[in-house]
Amino acid sequence: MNIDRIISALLLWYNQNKRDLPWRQTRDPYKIWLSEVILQQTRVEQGLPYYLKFIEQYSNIFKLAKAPIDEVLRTWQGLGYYTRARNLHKCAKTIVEQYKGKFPEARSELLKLPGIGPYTSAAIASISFGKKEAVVDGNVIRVITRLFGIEEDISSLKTIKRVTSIAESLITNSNPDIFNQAIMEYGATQCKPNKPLCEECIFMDICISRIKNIQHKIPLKSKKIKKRKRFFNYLVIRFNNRMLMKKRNGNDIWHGLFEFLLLEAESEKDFMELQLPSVLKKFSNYWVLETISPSFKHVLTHQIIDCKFYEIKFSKSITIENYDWFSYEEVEILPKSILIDRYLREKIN
DNA sequence: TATCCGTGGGC
DNA sequence: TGCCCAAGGAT
Repeated sequence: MNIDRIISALLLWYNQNKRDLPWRQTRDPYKIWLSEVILQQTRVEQGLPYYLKFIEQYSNIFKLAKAPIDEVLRTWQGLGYYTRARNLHKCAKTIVEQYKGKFPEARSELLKLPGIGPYTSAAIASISFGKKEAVVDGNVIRVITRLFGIEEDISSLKTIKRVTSIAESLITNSNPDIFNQAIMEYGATQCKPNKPLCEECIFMDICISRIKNIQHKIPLKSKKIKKRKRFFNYLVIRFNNRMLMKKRNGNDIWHGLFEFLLLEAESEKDFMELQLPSVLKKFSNYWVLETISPSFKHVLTHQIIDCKFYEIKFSKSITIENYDWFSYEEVEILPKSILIDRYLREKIN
């Protein structure tokens, strides 16, 4: 296949069709890094408002590094994959403390930073520092496997290595950053996962998968995700216009976000079946169950959560280990999952 | 290496 | 409705 022709067609297309996005108007590694982390597994339409918020709130890496983690998580709230936000903050601190606020230029150095992997390191190195490093993301994998008719399973490392090798053979000596962005943009807007725009494709006559009419089967992904069912029962405990909440930790979902007192069960339970904390049994005369919410269904990548909220009003202050009382104004500011946030908003309305 | 981590949109 | 999947990284 004519490599030079692929490259020139792609660059011409990009020059005429690229979307005008804020991070395309700069080489500032801080902004490029921020946009790349936000866009990990995230569509531009979903990430863009968050990018603008972060830039406004944290105009440089020193401000981000100095910010409390709860505030960073609150700004990230709703974007998902919250490890990204915690690593974003960690990375900002590392760069301020160990690199005097300046991003390292070598891909190998970038790779050592938290939250920066093979893709993001190549993106920053090429876009911010002009390094000839080929990015391999979902878009690049899709464009290359289709164009070259690669029918192998992309779950295997071998296939990814093959795609990477092709990407490296394509990347231009001059303006590798533009090539990287061009091929990603082409994958995002033309060579889309569903309904690729083959009728207007610049590679129409050379795309192996189109010629063989197997575009819809490429890239091949063998593994399918199993979703685990979970049953959450939240006790929304109130006293004197305050609510009892705690920060989630451990290896579970929503690490770093705040929630109410959680009683997880193996199956759907009624209130009477729940294993209430001993404090509630001890002070049973000091609280009433006011309302039980309808079931909230929350779908994540590997889980489906069936959730109910039990609103309990206390006439006496209690103490439960690891939980703290928060006023409604404080609750509003705490970082929370969309599930909790949705419940609170429906309650207000 | 396989599995986990969110949320929203498309069909 | 249920399933796919989106500018990945960590473990």
